Amino acid sequence: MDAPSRLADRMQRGDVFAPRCPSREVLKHVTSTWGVLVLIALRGGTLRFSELRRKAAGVSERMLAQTLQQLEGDGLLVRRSYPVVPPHVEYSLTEFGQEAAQHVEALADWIEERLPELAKAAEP
Amino acid sequence: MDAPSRLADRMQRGDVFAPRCPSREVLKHVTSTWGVLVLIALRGGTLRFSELRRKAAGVSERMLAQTLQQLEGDGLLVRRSYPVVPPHVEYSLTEFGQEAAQHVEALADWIEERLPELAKAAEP
DNA sequence: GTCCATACTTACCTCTGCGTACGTACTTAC
DNA sequence: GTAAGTACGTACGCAGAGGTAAGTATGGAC
Repeated sequence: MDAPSRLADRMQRGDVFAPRCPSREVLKHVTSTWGVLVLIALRGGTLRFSELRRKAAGVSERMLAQTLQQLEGDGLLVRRSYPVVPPHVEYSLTEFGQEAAQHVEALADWIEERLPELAKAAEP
Repeated sequence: MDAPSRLADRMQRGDVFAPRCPSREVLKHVTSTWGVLVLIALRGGTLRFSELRRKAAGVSERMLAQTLQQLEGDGLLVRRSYPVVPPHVEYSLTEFGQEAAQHVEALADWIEERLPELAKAAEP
């Protein structure tokens, strides 16, 4: 539970409790406001940029592009661009992305379901 | 074409895709950098402030206090303070907190396990 | 010709996440 | 007397999150 004593151990498995562990970076991307929504939205299948933008209501183009690049950099989604006249780009989850999205959606679902009870318990 | 009675149904469950939904607030707290670590740390049982601080390496006192207050406000953990000479405060998860922490830990665990594969797939 | 849609990028500006440093009130240890 | 541990609160400041507006290239609708 404490700081890993061996360098080799750290390379084998991540440790979110360790400040320098790259797993914190991935976790940051996956649990970011827009990262969560993008992952869940893409669980339904491939989507285009503008479709994602409409689905994750409230996201700006800037943040959506940045979020997509981060998740692509983490190997969680793939970008397919077709060189056609009106730009056409498709985003879909990799196998890793599917697994991550599953966990993220489970959490989001739980919050959505429990929200009324939480709100009631939190402010009496 | 208005159905005010149906609106109440919408209030029953959260929707993270809706910008104004309070579930986004809870999600923000739960998935924040320190929120994640606190929830996971407290799955092992009750902990004191300084114990949490040591466990979640890298957190500042300021951020830990703020994170704890947010999670308490969401009804995910309870704070018990004993009026003794050196301050003694205990934090533990509520039932809701246990459930939330379970999902969060599942996600963190997944990232920790897949990290080497992700890193390999992400930088060719 | 003008407007719109697509998938971005860049410049600019605001807001807040977060660390640092210090203060508090008290006790124990040196 | 000084330091340290406990559980915070507060003031300061930087860096990054994140919104808005504009630009790019191109074809179709009007």
